[in-house]
Amino acid sequence: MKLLIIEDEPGLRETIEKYFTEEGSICEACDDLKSALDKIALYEYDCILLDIGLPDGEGFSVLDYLKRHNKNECVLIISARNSLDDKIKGLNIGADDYITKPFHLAELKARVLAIFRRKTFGSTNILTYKEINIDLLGRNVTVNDEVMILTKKEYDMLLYFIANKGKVVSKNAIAEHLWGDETDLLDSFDFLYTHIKNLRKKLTELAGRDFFSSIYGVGYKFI
Amino acid sequence: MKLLIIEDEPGLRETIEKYFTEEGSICEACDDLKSALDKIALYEYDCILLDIGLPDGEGFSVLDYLKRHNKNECVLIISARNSLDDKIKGLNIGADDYITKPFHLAELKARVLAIFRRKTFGSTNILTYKEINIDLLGRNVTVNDEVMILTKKEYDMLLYFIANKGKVVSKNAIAEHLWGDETDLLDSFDFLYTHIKNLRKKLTELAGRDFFSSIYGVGYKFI
DNA sequence: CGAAATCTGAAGCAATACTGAAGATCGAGG
DNA sequence: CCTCGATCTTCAGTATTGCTTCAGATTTCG
Repeated sequence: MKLLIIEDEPGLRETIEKYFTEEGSICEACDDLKSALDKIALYEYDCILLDIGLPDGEGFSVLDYLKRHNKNECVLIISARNSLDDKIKGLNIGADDYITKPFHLAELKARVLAIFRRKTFGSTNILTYKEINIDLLGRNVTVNDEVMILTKKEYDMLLYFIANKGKVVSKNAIAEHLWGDETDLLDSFDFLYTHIKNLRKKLTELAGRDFFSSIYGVGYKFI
Repeated sequence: MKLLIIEDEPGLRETIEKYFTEEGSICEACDDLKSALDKIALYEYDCILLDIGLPDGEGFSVLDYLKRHNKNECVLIISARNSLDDKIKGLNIGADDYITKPFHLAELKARVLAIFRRKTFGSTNILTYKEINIDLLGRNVTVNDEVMILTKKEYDMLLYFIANKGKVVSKNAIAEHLWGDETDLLDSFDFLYTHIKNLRKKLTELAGRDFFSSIYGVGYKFI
């Protein structure tokens, strides 16, 4: 899961970042509106954690921007204000959920997972694709009812492929989703090849068929 | 077990808190409605002990809040009034049990345990999982009919794992459940490793197999 | 056929998990 | 109030696992 944290208070920002990184997500963070909009224009995120009160403007403009550009990223608003107005405004403009400071990290995580799930896979916690079954809450994956043990990268990769099933996904898109924005200057996809190979092997062993079709010069299609 | 005690009478509040803390539970307490609602919004509890008569409002609003937010925490109402009306109202709104002042701490404990059990494991006092047998009232644990002596932390941990059997639970989730809310900024899971190790060893010695499967980078699964 | 892209297995390195023992803390009993 | 034992936590050393890199094999496409 790839997150963007927009929060100007350094302590809170780092706490959130550290927590989600430990939980296995890719985090990027920024502390003002301008750099937030820059990032959103360039990259895709699974969920954006948005503080409303920012030094250079109202966080609502992020929602505006997403709407105008037809991006449908999940947005969770973080706000110090407990005002009903802000809440209604945020949800009307397109935020998916709302949490008020101070909050508990576990609750934040639960909310992020919930809205991401809702937007990506529908309202269920059980995700099924052909012979693959994923319990998103329990993080359990079975193929033909046999348990498949996956590493963090493999699990994230599988979710990404299932979310984009049938579509051709470029290697750049995969790399950016799984490793964040430090992959810009990359000159080799060796690490990606290795992870694909490992996931492919585990899936093939249990399903008896290859879920991946490689598109030469572009990327992969999950079928 | 993690409890929230909402009681404005300081003497009673501290007595209850002290008693349950000594019994090995994690307790948090507050003395008015406002701070109670704050806490409930932020944290998760196994059981909430709720006094109805509070300085800044009726305790029933706590039940309302839980209902509106789809939280299914156990609630035990403590009340000085012996009125049937209050009792009916409380249970209708979603409380799990009711106790009238004055009461014996042992009875309070029994009721708390009972409703927690009912909600978590069903109606029985004997909890069985594979070769493990737990008498929740007597706090006795046997494995293959042999008694297993556990410390408080180990016992709580075992219950938590059995409540989440088969699911992957993250280290953060375990830490939060067993140590409360000061674990956010934690930079090491050493203490968790140690407790897992000890519980694992005791279980393995009696059962002859390992109940824990470690998920590298994530947490554990109890099987 | 040849060049570029992809795949594969093995190796080094970094991160994470496990272990035993020592130090700190807590609670029961004198 | 003090002592002692049990429990909890910390720590340092070791083991394990996963991530990345790399070199060579294989495939694809012009």
